[in-house]
Amino acid sequence: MIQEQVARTIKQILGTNEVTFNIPPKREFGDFSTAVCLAQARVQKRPPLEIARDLADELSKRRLPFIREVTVTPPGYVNFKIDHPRYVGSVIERVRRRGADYGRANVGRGRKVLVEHTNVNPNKAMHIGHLRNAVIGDSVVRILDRLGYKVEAANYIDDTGVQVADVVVGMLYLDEPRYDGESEDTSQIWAKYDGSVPFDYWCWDLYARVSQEYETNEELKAKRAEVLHLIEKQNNPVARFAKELATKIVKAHLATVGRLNVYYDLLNWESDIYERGFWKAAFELLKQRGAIEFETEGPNAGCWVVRFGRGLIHTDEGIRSEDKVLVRSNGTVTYTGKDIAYQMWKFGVLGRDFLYKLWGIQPNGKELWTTAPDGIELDRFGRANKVINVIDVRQSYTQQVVYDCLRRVGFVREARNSIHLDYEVVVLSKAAAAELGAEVEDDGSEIQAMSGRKGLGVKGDDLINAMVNRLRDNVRSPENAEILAAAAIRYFMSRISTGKMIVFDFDEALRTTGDTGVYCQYAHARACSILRKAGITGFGKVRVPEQVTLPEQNLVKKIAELPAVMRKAGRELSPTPLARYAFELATAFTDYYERPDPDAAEQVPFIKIQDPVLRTYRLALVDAFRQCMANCLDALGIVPLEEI
RNA sequence: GCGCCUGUAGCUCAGUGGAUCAGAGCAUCUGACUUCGGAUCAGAGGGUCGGGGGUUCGAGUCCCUCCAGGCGCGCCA
Repeated sequence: MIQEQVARTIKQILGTNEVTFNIPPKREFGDFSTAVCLAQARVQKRPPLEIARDLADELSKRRLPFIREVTVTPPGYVNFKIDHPRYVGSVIERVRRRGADYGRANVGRGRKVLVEHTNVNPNKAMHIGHLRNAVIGDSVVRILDRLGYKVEAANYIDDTGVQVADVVVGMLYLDEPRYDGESEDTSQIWAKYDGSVPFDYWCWDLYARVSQEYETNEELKAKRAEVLHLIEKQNNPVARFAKELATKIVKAHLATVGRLNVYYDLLNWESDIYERGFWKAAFELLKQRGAIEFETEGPNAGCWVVRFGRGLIHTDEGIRSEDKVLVRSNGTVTYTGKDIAYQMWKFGVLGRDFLYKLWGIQPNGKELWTTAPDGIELDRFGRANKVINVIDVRQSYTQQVVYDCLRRVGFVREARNSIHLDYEVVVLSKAAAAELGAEVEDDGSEIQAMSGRKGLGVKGDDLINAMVNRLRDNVRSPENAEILAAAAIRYFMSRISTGKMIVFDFDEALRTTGDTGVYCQYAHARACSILRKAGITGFGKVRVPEQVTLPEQNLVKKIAELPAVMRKAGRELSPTPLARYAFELATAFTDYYERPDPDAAEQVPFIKIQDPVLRTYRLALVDAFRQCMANCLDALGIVPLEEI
């Protein structure tokens, strides 16, 4: 913030809009510097050194807060020396004053953002790829909330797709006793689940078995189409069975991500999108605005399509049209078509709405609502200014089609405010896949995609359980093990930027030393412990000594960065900068803890310092760190532990 | 065929066109302390930032090109 103030002033003086800072090679030059005059030389057509001298003079006259001295070094750098005692005092004071709000800002000005994430098919247990989605999505929700946006977290439930149908087929028809095709009583079917493993785990195996069986069993495959049709038709025993199954799985999913401190405001069911006639409304709009055409010839004859690209193209699999089919020749709507309608709803421009029901109260104390056929009308959901869809990168093309269709219908602003937050997938190494018992093809590739159909993947709960097991013996309570495991996994998923594929490795994921969530929690708990042992309940006036040591300077500088890092995370829609920052902050604190005064003959523990002024000051700095770290972890969806 | 993403130390990854911007962790090796919490800390070795060209006073960062790997371009969802 000290640099931001300087940047503002320089922008004013020079009339530039870009001022960046860096650290000088020698400490004598100053605490930070800028090369803005080198760039200015080109614009002003004057020697950079001359510009720098004028700028330094002007800056000295204006007496910037917390700047002790402004100097110039060739070929035109302007260096700043910080008035450390006053600066440290002000940072400590600011963090204490704002408390849990330190790091918050109001750049969003209350604008509403709908963030949709997780979106896992409700037919089997979540795997670690789904965990990555949930962690990124939930972190973005938290970051935008802290930046002053009104955020709505939605989780879309595709309860009418083939994936659910497949597991329904499995339960109804794979093993004896088989469903008679019409009975309302499905208790015998439900009795097939013996409770030996969690239901979502059981479905994981069942789904793999069904998929396998389809390859040879034509009769069963015929059941798939039949079941899918019944689910789409609604109001029949099979559809009700499917909904019950999906609901059970959704509960399992919510429990899994709940372990990682992930929560939502609304569950949006695909069945309700059909039920409420979303597509009909969107179809009318698309036709009215001429965004969609009925094809009478070519490969897409009989379909309603959106024109894309330049007609027929060559792909590896032959010639096909680049146009996107929204309504098939048999009259059914494609996934993309339905998605266009749904995207319009998110902005409140569809002219239709869901009905809503309270699902329950989540462990974080917040209400979770769901769409429901028998719900009530409410005007609080959707109607967003901006929509962020957290979906893996493989759906980039389809997402762009959806947004472009909004634009073609005339919702230009909505299309522009539609953001596909794409992230790379989590895959397994061939070795890891083999370890999980998969038949690994030797196709020259080092990686193996996870596959629900093959039952190949690492389940989310298995990863969390493995982490809990690793930590259990070194924590005070099972609850702490759970929180620490969540911290480790969220940090692991957050520190890698969204554009990078994660080739999953158990050893790397379960690491507890070095650059990990455990280290960050440890630093926080240590600070809490120090304050506890010092018997500090509150601080009065803190007097900062004339000589601020290097570790103190570094720690204070880091603490002061949180608001800027938060804004960066918001700009990039990524938890990565915050994860990085949490580790650097922890490192700066540990440095300070180990050697608060490197020049002193002996490092005296804070709580044993005799001089009450120095003791209070050092502990106040510990407290500022504690608050800053807690806020940072909280934004990452990690519950800060006061003891481990 | 077209489009998007990735390539930085043995491994996993950070890195706003600006000087210490060649960084962190893991792994390896050498050390520290009967602790304000050792899940820690100090130190060492380890680099053609995929290759080449360009723009610039200055490029890991921007542009072009090539190479390697991944993904996408369904009347699947």
